[in-house]
Amino acid sequence: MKFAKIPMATITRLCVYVRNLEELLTDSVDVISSEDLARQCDVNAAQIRKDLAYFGEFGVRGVGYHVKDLLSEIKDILGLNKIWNVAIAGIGNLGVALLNHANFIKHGYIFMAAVDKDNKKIGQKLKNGLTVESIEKLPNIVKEKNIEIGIIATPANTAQGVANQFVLSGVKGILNFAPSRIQIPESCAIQNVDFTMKMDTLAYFISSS
Amino acid sequence: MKFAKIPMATITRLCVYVRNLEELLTDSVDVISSEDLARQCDVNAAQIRKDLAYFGEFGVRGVGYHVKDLLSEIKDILGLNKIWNVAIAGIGNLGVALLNHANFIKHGYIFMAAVDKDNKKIGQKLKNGLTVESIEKLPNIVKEKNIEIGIIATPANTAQGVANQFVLSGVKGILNFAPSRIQIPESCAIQNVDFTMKMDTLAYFISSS
DNA sequence: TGGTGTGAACAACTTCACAGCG
DNA sequence: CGCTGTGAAGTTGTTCACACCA
Repeated sequence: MKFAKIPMATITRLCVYVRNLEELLTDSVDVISSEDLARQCDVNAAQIRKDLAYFGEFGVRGVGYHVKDLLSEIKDILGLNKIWNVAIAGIGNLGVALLNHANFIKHGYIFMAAVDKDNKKIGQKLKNGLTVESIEKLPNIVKEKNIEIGIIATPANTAQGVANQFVLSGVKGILNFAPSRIQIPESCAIQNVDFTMKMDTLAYFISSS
Repeated sequence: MKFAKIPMATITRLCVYVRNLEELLTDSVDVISSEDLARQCDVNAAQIRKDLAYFGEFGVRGVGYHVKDLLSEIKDILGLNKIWNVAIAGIGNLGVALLNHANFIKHGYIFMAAVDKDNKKIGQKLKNGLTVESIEKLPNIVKEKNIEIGIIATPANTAQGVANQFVLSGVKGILNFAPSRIQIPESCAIQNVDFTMKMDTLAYFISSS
């Protein structure tokens, strides 16, 4: 099973497994069966086994999975057993909220730089000790601070421009919070966090029920 | 095609179509073919036609779709041609960012109430004129202000409790920003905005390339 | 003629069912 | 014996190809 194409949905579920395994670890659960984990994650048990099978054999037949080991394995798969240097562009309300978000640090994402194009914001000192820098300096900052991930927290109309800057600077992935789809080369990964769209989806489900 | 079960992916794409049609409308484009719209939305043309076919026949054979009409039709389908009254729980950095987010208003979502459980925040006046109220008052607030959608912007460990409050109060849908999956009855719709998970997905794609 | 609407073919993902192993 | 790992079956979603109509 090692060389199959891995469904996107599998990766999403791996993240869910991590979260639930972390909880089990906190609760001092040593071993769990796919059946029990499935119930907790609200998926099918065979699905869990199949998802894991893409990456190896982590269970013990007749027993189940060792929580601690499985968690570590999945974190390895996802790349969560390392520190990720992150830069954020757009230091508005949303940008500040993200900079202060505890869960990023918990999973090893460290903000190493904050940039904006607004002169009024540049030079401003942030809570976490960072100083807002000019977006023009992005190429240097990315190289100097070894930044691999860029977050876009700007309005929709400037998002593409910022993305281009990030790509040129050499980041390997972009997390985009602007409500617009961005074009970037294949060499750079992208994930969109599109809450306006989620809101509209919600509106649909309420309307049509 | 009227009574088929509609794929979730179709709804998501309808939101994408809305965004692109709005853009076309701004650019004074009158008519567009599924082929051209598909290119702009980065999907397959047949996919667009099939998505629309779930809801009716909106095109003109040999011509294409009237941008204005199609936009209005899709907005009707999604429930975007009305005002939605929204309440938000958790007035931290993220909550404030959402309260000030321009795109919510643009699509007809109006914040009618902001609640928190922290006594230090209750009574505080917000930029948009709202005053932070106690979360205990939620049932009354929801009824009085006719609130249909609740946003959760609290930490993960309090999210389920807040969700329960929202459900009891009678909201019809919840947009959850807390990094935890919430259990609510079928009668209430839910959408999760899980950016920690998106970040982890990004980490995976960078690691494995 | 040109582009929609749609049945049929195809592809992707999920679940079942059970062999195989600790 | 029980639970994992996995081929096969089933289900869901996407794309093709063309009939049909303005």
